Order: sequence, then structure tokens, then C-alpha cells
Amino acid sequence: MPRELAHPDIEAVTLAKVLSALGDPVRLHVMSIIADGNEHTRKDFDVRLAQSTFSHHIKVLRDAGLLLQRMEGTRCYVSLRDEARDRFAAVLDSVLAADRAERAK
Amino acid sequence: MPRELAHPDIEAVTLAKVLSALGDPVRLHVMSIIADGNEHTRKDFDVRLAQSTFSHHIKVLRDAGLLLQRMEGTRCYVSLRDEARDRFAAVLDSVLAADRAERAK
DNA sequence: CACATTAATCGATAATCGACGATGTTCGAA
DNA sequence: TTCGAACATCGTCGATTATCGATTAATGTG
Repeated sequence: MPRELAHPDIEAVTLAKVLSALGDPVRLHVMSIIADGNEHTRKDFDVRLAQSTFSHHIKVLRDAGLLLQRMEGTRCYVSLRDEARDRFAAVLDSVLAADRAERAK
Repeated sequence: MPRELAHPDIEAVTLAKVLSALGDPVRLHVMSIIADGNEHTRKDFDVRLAQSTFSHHIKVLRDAGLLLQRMEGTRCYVSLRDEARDRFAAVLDSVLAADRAERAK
């Protein structure tokens, strides 16, 4: 596979795109994990989906500019994309807080 | 048509549903208009879509618990739903602010 | 080198979504 | 009472999305 994954220009990302990407339970879960700013591998997300399906969700977040994906050997590390945090700080913070609140219920 | 439109129980609304509903330019525009807390009629939203398509978007927002729809005679008034504002205050505020910022660009 | 691991991508399928025109209902006006 | 305006809903369409299994690529490991 291409060792370089395509990440969109953050300026080209629209708010609607971001919200649409966040509007899915699986992807919200991924965001809640990478919200700590660290890199994570697949094992950190225990979703019971086919591997290819999970890859798809990661790609949606990546295409929305929210997630940074780095390949190292056969491993894949994902983390919150800094430019996204800068550009959508308030939205991401409030969404992640609401997600925690909902999960805690 | 039924003079009473169905509005979901606000407790049954999930964050993912809300974000998914907000993840569309037309619906973001509607939200930005009703954010003032007042009631609005169709003429306040100048979208160049078929009437039925606009109705569809209104219904999506209504089903996400975000919008209150009141019929009076042949007119339809829509406004921000108070329970949604209470439950998702931070998310709505940040999203609407980001929308304004994006539009102002 | 052969083989297992990790994960993107491809191809298929089913479900959902955005858009539209047509229809039906309610109401106000002539 | 008949007409028109306003708007929800229905049926349909093409496009997108979610899911999966299979394939492929890269890299470890025996």
C-alpha cells in the first residue's frame, strides 16, 4: 500500500464535512480516543467491525481533516490532526465533552 | 396534513444524530437563522430548492430534536427547540460560531 | 526464503440520503 | 363554495454510504 496516505488541505475542509464525519457513533468513539493527543494503533479501538470497515471510518475522518495517519512498517498510527484542533477547537471540545457526557449516562 | 407534527423525545436524541443532522450546508443555514430564538417562516430562508426538498431538511432537523415546528393556518413557523438548546448548548454555540466564521471568510 | 501480520484498497451489495414532482390537506380569500 | 396558497408527505431517481470478503502491499519473523 502507499506508504503516504492523502491528507486534505485543512483550508479545503468545510464545517458541514466535519460535522458529517463526526455524526457516526464509531467515528465519535475514535475521536474520543485520539482526543488525548497521542498516537494510537488499532488495538486501542475495540470495535467489532470488519477490518476493512474500520479502515473506511478512519478514512472518512482523515478526509474530513480530523485525523492524522502515519504508517510505520506494517503498523498504522492515528492521532488527532493539529490543524483540525486549531481550526475547529471549540467545536471539537464541545462535541467530545458531549460525547463523554452521553457515554457516562 | 396533520396539524400536529411529530417531535421526538429529546432524551432519545443522540449526539451522533444531532451532528449528522447538522452536517449539511442547507441545514446549517437553517440553524443559523433560527439561532436567534425567534420563529421564522419559509421566506426567511432563501434556498433555491424545491419546496418538498426544503420540507425534507426541516424534517431532518425536527427528527434530530433541534427544531420546533408549529403550524398556524396554512403557515408553518419554525424555531430552535428549547430542550435542544439546553441539552446541546455548547455544541450548538460552537457550531453556529464556526458557521458564521466560515461564511464570513 | 517462506510465512504470518498489519492494514489499505477493490468490488459487491444493501441501505440511506438528497433531490424532485405529484398529491393531498388545511386554511384564507374571492 | 370554489379557488389558490402553504406546506407535509409519498414515490421515485440517482448518488452516496456502510458493510463485508477478497486481494494486495509492505514488513516482520521463523
